Amino acid sequence: MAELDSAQNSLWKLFLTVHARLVEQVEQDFKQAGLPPFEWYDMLIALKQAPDQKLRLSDLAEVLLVNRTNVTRLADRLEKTGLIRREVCQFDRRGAYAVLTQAGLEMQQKMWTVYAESIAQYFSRHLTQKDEITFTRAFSAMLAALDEESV
Amino acid sequence: MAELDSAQNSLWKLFLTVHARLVEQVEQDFKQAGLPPFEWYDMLIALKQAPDQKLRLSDLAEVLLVNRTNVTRLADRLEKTGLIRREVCQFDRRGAYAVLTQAGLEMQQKMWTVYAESIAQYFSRHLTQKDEITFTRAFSAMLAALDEESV
DNA sequence: TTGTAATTATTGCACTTGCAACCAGACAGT
DNA sequence: ACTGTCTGGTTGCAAGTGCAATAATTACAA
Repeated sequence: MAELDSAQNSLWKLFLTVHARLVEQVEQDFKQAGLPPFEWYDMLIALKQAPDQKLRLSDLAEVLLVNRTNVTRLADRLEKTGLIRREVCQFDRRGAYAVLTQAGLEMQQKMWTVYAESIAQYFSRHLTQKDEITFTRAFSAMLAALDEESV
Repeated sequence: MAELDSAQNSLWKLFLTVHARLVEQVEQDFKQAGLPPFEWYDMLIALKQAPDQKLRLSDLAEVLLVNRTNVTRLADRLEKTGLIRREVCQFDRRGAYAVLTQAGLEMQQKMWTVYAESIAQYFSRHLTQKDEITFTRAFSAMLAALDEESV
């Protein structure tokens, strides 16, 4: 039974606040540039980095931290605008791939120019190299603990 | 025009991932304990800490980082279950207060026992005191920069 | 004072989300 | 092959979200 002092509680609140404000700001930057919302980028970049630029929907769900239902819907939206297309899976005929299209690749690049600038300006600019090490270590420890627990 | 190297990009992704996983976990803990969702706690604690346990809806929106529309709806839900009640504002007859009820106070306390344990276990446990100082400084700088910009 | 602008809260609408139910295909044991 | 179970993806439904429009009140300036 861990204890929680008031400084730790404040830091947790600060963490939530910073996340909310940063994400809000990034979303506004996308919108202002006439670009699609946040989550679209995640799917595009995940596909871009995958072999053959394609991934099973269930794998996408895991990577994007979104449940299957919403991956289906997100894929619907990107497919409707031509940024990805679906492809049946040979090895498992239940399954579907999402495949990055040329238009999808171009959209990813366009979004990245906006996104990179936002991340740098709102987030990275305020971190020294030492900070980055501290953050990485602490965040990794949190994730590792969550993963162990669920085993 | 700030530059963004790949380590910084990874850290940003890590930041988003950690936030998503932690919030997901906290929400599950609430649900498993048969308690209302996350956002309800924020409103309850905000009211508890306010003078006379009441706040204008617009002030709540600012504190909770939620737009006015959704504060109205969130207040609807808490009012329907008796955790808050609305009160007309004397000084500005357009306005409404949200007032914490006795049931609301008790709910806040019940949720806190679960919440405090979750924060400690998933978040604070992985931070040394030095980490806490680093986090606080960096996060505060990010917020300050956002606030300055909008002036 | 009077008219215009700004502010507070709410509502209608379109869209997104999560849960549970569902279907088709895979898989394992008999 | 036959049966029951599991898995991948989709869909219906109920609920939550953001945007734009609205009504009521206040603030202010000519």
